[in-house]
Amino acid sequence: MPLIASVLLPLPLPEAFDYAADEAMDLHVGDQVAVPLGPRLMRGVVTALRDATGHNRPLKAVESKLDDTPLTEGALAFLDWAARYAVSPPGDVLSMVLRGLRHPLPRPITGLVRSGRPPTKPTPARLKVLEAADDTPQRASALAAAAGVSAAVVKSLVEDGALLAVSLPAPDDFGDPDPNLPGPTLNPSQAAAAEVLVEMVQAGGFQAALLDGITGSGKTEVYLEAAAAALKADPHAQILLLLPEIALTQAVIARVTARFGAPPAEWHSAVPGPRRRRVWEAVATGTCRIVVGARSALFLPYRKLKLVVVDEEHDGSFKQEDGFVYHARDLAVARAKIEGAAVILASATPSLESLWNAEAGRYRWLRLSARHGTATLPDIDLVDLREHPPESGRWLSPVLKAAMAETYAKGEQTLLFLNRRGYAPLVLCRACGERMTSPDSQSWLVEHRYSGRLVCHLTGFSMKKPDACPHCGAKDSLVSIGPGVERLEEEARELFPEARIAVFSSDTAPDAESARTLVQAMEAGEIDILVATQAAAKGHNFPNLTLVGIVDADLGLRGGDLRAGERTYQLLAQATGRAGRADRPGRALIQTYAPDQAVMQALAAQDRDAFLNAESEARKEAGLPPFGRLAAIILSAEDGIRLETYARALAAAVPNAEGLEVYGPADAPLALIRGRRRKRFLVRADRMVDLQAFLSTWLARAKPPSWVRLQVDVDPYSFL
DNA sequence: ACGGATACGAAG
DNA sequence: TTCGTATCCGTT
Repeated sequence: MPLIASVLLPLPLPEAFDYAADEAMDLHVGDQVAVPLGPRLMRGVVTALRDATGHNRPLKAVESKLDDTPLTEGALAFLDWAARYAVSPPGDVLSMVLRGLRHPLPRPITGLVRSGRPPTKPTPARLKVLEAADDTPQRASALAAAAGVSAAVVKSLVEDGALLAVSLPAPDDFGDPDPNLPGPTLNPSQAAAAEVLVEMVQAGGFQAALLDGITGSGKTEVYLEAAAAALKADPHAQILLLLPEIALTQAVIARVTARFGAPPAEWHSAVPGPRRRRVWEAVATGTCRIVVGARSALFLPYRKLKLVVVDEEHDGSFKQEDGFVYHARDLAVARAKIEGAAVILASATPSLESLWNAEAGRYRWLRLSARHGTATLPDIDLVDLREHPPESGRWLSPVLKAAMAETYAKGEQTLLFLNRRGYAPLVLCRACGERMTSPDSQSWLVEHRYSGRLVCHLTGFSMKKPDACPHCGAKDSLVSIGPGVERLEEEARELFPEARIAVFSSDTAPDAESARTLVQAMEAGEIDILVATQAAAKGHNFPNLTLVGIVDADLGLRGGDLRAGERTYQLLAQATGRAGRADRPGRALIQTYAPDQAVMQALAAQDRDAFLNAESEARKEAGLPPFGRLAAIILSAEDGIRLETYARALAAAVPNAEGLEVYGPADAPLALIRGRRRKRFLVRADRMVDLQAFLSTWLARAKPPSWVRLQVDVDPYSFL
């Protein structure tokens, strides 16, 4: 019987394409197939099959069924949901799902065995090799080492025919985790939370929980108990642990390995291609049971996903901003729902969205109170910079300087936190007032003294710092305005010339290796004062750190971003939480010009809930997330005039709708990026409104011409 | 008139 | 994404 197969292709096409298929091919929904597209063959996935009788549109035929593992119904349903959610073509999502298959398989490992044939020239070195070889294949390098000869001898024996190359089976490195290994002893607070989570996982099916515990309360141990329960409950169950950034994966992998006696699979952009291919297949077949990864791990073809953990769920890095725009935390919840899995969102400073869900009872709300060990919370004080101003051109107030001196005298460590890389955020000409800006985005160039360059932090553009003003030509007239960590280091050195001072930012620690070196130096007490950006705010435990100084607490509040307050709270709570983790009491000083702000008061009182309640009220009042929804439409084109014309046309095409407002078009805050002009619309909708449907109808009424790039960002996080 | 570079839209 | 074709431009 002739069939029609709908085949989704990993391209931004509006829908799946139809192909003729023969029943003998035995196709099923989810199968991977090769189909002709234009002049070439392409991989696709069957999304539907129907009877072709009575249908006579000429169709090309499915070329062949591929033997790669088919996608499950859950994976397909998720794909569909994600596309609809992001108002993007489903093929874009499919291309993320299939990404892992685009890599070559790892090269087969060859081993060497004795062939039985004697060597033509039996030199002593060759005989030693043959003695070391036997019937179990060994790697050439191992053989050479065992015989104490060079690799060349081994190679010559292979050419000679005395040794035979055989391919070794790929090592089975997706070892089965053992959930019955004894877990760690949990404190009462952890045990109570673990009990709820275990019960939740055992119940099976979709359920969500917010694991809300302050820094150092031991969240990892708790969610690993839930993972153990999932593994125990079903011998095929798979678990995904999502982390906001690659740098955090190593630590979690070590914890998982220790807990279950087998390493989990690692998944992120830095994992080599062939390895990713192996992981993809092992996940698809179910051989691999635990994945630790960054946001793209969400698109792996799990066979039987039973638990998803989103660690540091508040972290903005979960939002993917380019290409297919999505928030991994929100998609994780959706995927869990579709797959019938449990989901745990863990954080010391949960997002307002998640807290709102927890408060409404949609998520189980588990609070871990006790800090691990004997550590106590730091004392936090606000320093009103209006009352205690630093000297001009300096950024440390007398109060903070005194505290630093005291700490240094006691032989304890200080962390100065300033979330700004480089030496100075602005360079201007004293003679003509010209500001050094980036040619492609018009934003300020940040001076970096270590490298002697001016750098655009948004686009990466950089140039050597000129000797004369490029505008008026005045010599030596460029002055550096404002502080960055490099300049703060300079100030600290002036104050404490004897102290050992280091800077921790993505410039001084660009990779995991150098970050570890810095962390170790800090742990070993080889640093007295660490000047750091947010690169150091996460996850490290410095036992001798007793003073944290927040140099410019107001920094994140400027710019009027929706989540500015929330983010500032999260970041500063995390930074101040670094102080006094061991048996020494810690202290944090927060320098601010606005000590009356709700964020600052809440930080000082260490009263998170008070802050969140205030923030929540304000958002509710304005109908902003989580009480309403937002979407951004970003248009960009090279020609500003033509862009303006299209933006007007799009504005004129806004459909009438209840409970929904469209703002714009306005120049996007970064109006110029890489030579392209940008405009944006912002849509605010009540929760009841079908935002995606509105966007689809709207955009269909004013199709963008080819020279305009249009990007839809549902639930935007960045407002640049 | 021609060739090369480039922009655009079609692919089932 | 990749490819073929239409179109533009500078050269011959």
